Amino acid sequence: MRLHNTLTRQVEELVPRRPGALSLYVCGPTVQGAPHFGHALAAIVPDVLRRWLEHRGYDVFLVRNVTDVDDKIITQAQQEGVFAAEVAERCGRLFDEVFTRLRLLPPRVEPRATGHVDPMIDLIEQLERVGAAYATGGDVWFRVRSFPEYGKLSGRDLDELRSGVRVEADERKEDPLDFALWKAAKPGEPSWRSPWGRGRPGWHIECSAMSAAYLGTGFDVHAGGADLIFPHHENEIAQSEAATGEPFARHWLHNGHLTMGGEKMSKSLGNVVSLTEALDTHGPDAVRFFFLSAHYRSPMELSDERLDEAHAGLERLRAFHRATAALTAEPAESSEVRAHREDFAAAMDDDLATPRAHAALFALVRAGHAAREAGDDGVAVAARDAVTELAGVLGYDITAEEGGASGALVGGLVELLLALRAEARSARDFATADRIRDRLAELGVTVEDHPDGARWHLR
RNA sequence: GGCCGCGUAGCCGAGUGGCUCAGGCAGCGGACUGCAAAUCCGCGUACGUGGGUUCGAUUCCCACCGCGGCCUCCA
Repeated sequence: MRLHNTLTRQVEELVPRRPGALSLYVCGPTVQGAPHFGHALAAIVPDVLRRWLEHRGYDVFLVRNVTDVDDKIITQAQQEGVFAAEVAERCGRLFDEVFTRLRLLPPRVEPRATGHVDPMIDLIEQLERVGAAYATGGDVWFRVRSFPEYGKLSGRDLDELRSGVRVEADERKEDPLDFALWKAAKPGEPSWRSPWGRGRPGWHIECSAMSAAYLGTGFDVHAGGADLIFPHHENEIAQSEAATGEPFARHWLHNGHLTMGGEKMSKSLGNVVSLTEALDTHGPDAVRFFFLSAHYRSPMELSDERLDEAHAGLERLRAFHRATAALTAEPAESSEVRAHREDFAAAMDDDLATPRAHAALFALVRAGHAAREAGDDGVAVAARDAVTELAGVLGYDITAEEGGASGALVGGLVELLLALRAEARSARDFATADRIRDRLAELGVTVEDHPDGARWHLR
């Protein structure tokens, strides 16, 4: 498949280090607060890549880290008067919960920074040995000018950066652009023993150390939000390549940003839509559908209207599944179904063009309905199977009904009411029939009458 | 200020130097229905502005306008 590579700014063939296997590192969240839509997008994009390649038969080794020590976590903990680890633990659980609801397949490894301090220290010592790092007191810094290729990912020029002035000069640093590899501990902060005294790792070093620990050097794809390109990923490259002398990640995958009200999403700008709330009202599939309805690299405007549209679009897929669920015919050969499957594959192979993949899904839905109405059940079943399978590749479960309350009891009660309604209808007592349907609608149960009886679904 | 990207019908969003045509949501008409819902059929002279290149540009080039992102340990 072809995938955009931030390093070259081009869509290029994804050639894994080992044929048939893909090593993928994702910059995971800093567990400092509640997960928001941005975290979800940054996790879903690599999830879709992974699902697509696994669908293609690849063995995907996905590593997604958890940053569980960092300034913001410490600040938050101090405000609450608890240990930083407690904040990280609690927020980590929130992320787990949301990621599970979003149907993210679990990573093969989910390393925590605090569990990998030793390899980080080793890496920093290696950087000292090659002259790329220097210690001042208890701090250790990366010497940016020792790495001539600095800026190659973000397309930045060192001199322009220097004139940018926005990096505040720090007396301890040789150069304002140098960044922290290790920070001396201040009183009350979590800290680890190190050759430079007690302290904690800088942010960037953890990804260099943990990706190397699980994927080695020169792994295939490194993913993250576009806002991580500079400085985070630039710094990772500098650290890793200065230490090993070998190329770091081969392919860089970055997703675009979410905006709200025309501006980049941020908690300070009064977030209208909460992620958990959206999951509650629209369901995980609709939220995923929203994310994948635009190309992953373009910025997306988030709003209730967009989520409603995504919900409606997904509902069309679900309705098709419902309409064909009872068909028992053997799937028939169909050149049309095959052509739409190929369109889907071509779209996914072309830099994860999920909007086009959606179009292929809708084409299958249309063909399937048409076949069903024409009595061509074999083709309808083939289309249904294709839609179900390919929707699954995008992470949608269109066979699952929404609204977790659809237990056996609810189902039984609805069936009972529908049986009574059927009696009323056959007695031409439409007032009663409509009352039942209207009351059910108020409760979120939609009733559809079909020649073979009534079907119902939630919401 | 530097770097990057974007402006496509009511909304979202693909795509292409000319070939009938993305797709979705919303809307309108028809079919079906007791009425609906779901579904099917049909329906929209879209490509920010001004130049240029070209036989021909929404697509390439230039300028302009508008919008966004990064340049701060933000996904």
